[in-house]
Amino acid sequence: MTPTTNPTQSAHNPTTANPNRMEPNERKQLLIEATIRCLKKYGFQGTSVRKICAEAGVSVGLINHHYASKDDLIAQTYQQLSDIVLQGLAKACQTNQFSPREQLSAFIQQSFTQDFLDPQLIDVWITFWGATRSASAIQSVHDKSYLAYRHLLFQALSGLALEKGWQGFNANLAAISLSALLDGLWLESGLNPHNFTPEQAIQMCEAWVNGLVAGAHQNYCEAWSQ
Amino acid sequence: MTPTTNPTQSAHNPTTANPNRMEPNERKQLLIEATIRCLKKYGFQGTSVRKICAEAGVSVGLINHHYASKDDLIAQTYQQLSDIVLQGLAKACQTNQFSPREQLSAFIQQSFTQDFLDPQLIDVWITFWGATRSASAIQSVHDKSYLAYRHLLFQALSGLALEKGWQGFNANLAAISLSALLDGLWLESGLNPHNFTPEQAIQMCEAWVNGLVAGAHQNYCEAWSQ
DNA sequence: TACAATGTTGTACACATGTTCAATAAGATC
DNA sequence: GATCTTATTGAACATGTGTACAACATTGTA
Repeated sequence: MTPTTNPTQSAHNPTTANPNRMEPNERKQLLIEATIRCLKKYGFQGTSVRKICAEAGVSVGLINHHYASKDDLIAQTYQQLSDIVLQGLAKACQTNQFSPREQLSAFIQQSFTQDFLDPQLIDVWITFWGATRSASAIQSVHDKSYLAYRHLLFQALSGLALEKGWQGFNANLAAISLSALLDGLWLESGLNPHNFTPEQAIQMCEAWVNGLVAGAHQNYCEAWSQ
Repeated sequence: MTPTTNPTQSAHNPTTANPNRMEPNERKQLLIEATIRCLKKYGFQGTSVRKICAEAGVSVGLINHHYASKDDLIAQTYQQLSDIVLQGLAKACQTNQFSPREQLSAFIQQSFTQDFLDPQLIDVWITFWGATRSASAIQSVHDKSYLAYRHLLFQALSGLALEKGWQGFNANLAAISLSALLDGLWLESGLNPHNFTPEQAIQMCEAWVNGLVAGAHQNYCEAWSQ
């Protein structure tokens, strides 16, 4: 499998033989990473096919060989970025030992980690949001990831309601509300990082949960809206 | 002043004499309105100088006669859009008869009026957010309008704290939190209008205020974070 | 009526955009 | 070693971009 005797035989390994030629999946991954870097550097508007290729150290024509179009590449980049964020959040709060309340705190804490608060990254995110309605490929990625995102909060909030014995608690609506608060804070910290600290962001989200426990949960009961 | 006898004399009125020639301010206003329509129709990316001019029924060169650049026109359009939204909110909640709690309800109610929930309009807003960090002209417009936006909430929340006798209540942080919730819900309703109804959005914001009153206000006291 | 000022036009320019495609070369298969 | 597949290149294409500018038209002023 690994010929060490004859150096020329190592040329048979398709991934290391020639830096110019790669397995499709590997190359596609490299292109996505270059796209992310470009989006951070130049923004959504400034990210062109040529800049992505330059960033990846690759010729102009290659994108259309591996992807149907530039939009296709952009959508798949969004997909991957979503997955990374989502996995981080899921890992943080889906620990078996955690109580529902602790899960919420873990989710909140994770949302304002250094990695997540990179203004450039948030800016990329915002531009994806901006492209959501015009590009259907991006729309479907958003819908899917937002659903998974909300589901994590839904589970924790449902558990909390069960624990506290809240009757008819609409955990879905509460999840929408908390995710809106998180997104809103995340958005604002991207637009102007100096408005509040990460600690304050966490404080505000914890306050939301505490308010829920203190009495706001009644507003999420089915009876309330009727 | 108003010659009705001789129809040819009406040609001396610069605003009505020739539909092609207008007073600068009037023309600029028309260009801004055409820009808004284009942003709604084609999105941020799809809005070009030529499309704006076509929408305004005007020649290509005219934009650069009235505005320093396309970016200048875009920034001033953002400015005007911000002013409209802000005035609507200010008018809704700055009624003298209203108690602080009623002011908050009015603000919330106004935020989810039919006019405000136009998905196309929200989409325009999002793309402005996306352009914030790259275009400094847009950044400064955002900073200014966001400050005014938050100040309205700050005043109402300060009044509430005074009424309730909350000691050391950080109304500024609470205003950030409520505005984040509002923005987050607004954003999400733009990305997918079918996730929740305007009534539910109002319900969620009211729940935030009720949670604050029920006990979350303690988390916004200076002592809490220390 | 003549003149200056200026709103408006449409062509022209230089450049950037996404995509296509024939040519090249490397790896896999026989 | 010959052949097929395919990753990669780079020039070419058609189109779109924002801006500049000379020409024209309309207004207010003398």
